[in-house]
Amino acid sequence: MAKIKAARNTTKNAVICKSAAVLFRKKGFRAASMRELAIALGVEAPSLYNHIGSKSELLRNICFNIANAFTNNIDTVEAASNTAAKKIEQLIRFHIQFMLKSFDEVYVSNHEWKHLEEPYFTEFLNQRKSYESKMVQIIKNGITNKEFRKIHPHVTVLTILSAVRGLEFWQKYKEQINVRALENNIVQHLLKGITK
Amino acid sequence: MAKIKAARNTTKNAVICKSAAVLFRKKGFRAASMRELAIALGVEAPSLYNHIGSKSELLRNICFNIANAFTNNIDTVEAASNTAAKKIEQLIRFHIQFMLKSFDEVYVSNHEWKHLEEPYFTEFLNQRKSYESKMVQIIKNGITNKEFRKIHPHVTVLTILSAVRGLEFWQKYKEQINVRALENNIVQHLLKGITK
DNA sequence: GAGCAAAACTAACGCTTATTAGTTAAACAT
DNA sequence: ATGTTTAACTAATAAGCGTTAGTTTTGCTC
Repeated sequence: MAKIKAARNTTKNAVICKSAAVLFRKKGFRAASMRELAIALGVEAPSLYNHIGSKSELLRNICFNIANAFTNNIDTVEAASNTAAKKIEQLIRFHIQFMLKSFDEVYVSNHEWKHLEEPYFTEFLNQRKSYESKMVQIIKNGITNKEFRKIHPHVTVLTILSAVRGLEFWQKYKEQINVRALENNIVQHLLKGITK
Repeated sequence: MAKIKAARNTTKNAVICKSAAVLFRKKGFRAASMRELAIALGVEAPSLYNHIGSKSELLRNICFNIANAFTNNIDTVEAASNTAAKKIEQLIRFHIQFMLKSFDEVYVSNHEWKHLEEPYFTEFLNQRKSYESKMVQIIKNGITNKEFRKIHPHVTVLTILSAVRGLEFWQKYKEQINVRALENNIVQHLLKGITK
C-alpha cells in the first residue's frame, strides 16, 4: 500500500498534476490512461480519485495554469514603457524561459487543449485569441513608430508564436546548451533575420 | 446501403484516407473512432475494412505521404545551384504552399506521428532528422559564404520549421488572404527580420 | 435473367476505458 | 489505547474501442 508522496507545501493534487503533465506529454491526453498515471505514482487507479475530480480536470488545470501565466506576463509587459521591439523581445524571452522551466505543462497546453470540454474549450480559445490581439497591438504600435517595417501584424504574431514552439525539440539538449545563447539566437532571428 | 463514392482515377482507399485526415485533424488520432469515420463516409464501420487494412495504416499512409513529399522537395532544392538564402526561401515557400494545399494531411503528419507504431515511428523520426540535417547544411554553407550572420544553424532550422507551422492557424482565413502576400511576409520575416 | 465479384450489412468478440461503491488499512489527535 | 479522518485497496460497471466472421445486397458481365 504505497502512498503518494508530497513535499511540504505541496498538495497531493499538485503531485498528480505534475505526473499527469509528463504522461500527457509523452502519450497524448487520449492515449494516456489513469491506470498508467497511477503506476507512475505507485498506486492503484481508483486511489487517485481521493485527490482529483476527474481526468479532464487534470488537463484543465494544466492548460489554464499555463494560459494564465502567459496572460499575466503579457499584461505586465504591455503596461511598461518600452519600445515595441523591446516588448516583443521580452515576450519571446518569457516564452523560451517558461518552456524550459515547465516543459511538460507548456507542451500539453500547446498540444492537448483540443480535448478540453466545453465551456473550457471555448474559454481557452478566447484567452489565446486575447493574447494574440494584445501582441498584434504591440506590433501595430511598432509599425506606427517606424520601429518595424510595414509587415502584416497578425501574420507576424503567429509566426513568432509558432517559432518559439521550436523549443519543444530542444528539451533533450537542455543540459548541453547555453540557454542564454539559445535565447539570444532566437530573439535576433525573429527581430533582425539571419541575412547579413 | 450507401456506398463510398470515388471519382474516376481515385481508389476508395484514397477517399477513406482523405476523410480520415480530416477527422484525425479535428479530433486527434486516438480520439477519432472508426465508427465516426464510417459515419462521415455514410457507411457502417466494418465496411471500411473492405478497402483498408487498419486504422493505424491510415495514419501511416498520411504521415509518410507528407514526409516523402517534403523529402523529395528538399532533394530537388539542394541539387539546384542557388544561394543558400534562395534555397531556404524555396523551402519556406514549399512548406507554406503545401500546408495550404494539403492542410489536413500536413496537420496530422505534424501532430499525430507519435501514434505511429514501430518500426514506422522510428523511421518517421529518422526521416525528419535527415530533413533537418540537410537544412542545417544549407544554413552552414550560407554562413561560410557570408550570406548569413554567425547564427546557430540547428537552432535556426528549428525556428524556421516551427515558424512555418503557424500557417495552421491561417486555414480559416484562407479565402480572405492573398496567399502570395502571406508567403512573402513570412519569408521576409524569417530571412530579414521585422525591424527597420 | 444467371453468375459472379465487390462491397455493403448485422452481430459479436475481446479488450480497454474512466469512474463508482464499498471496504480496509494507515496516520493522527485525544 | 481509542476514535476519527485520510487515503489506500478490491471489485465491479457501463460504455466505447478496433476488428472479425458470416451473410446479404448491389451492380457488372455474359
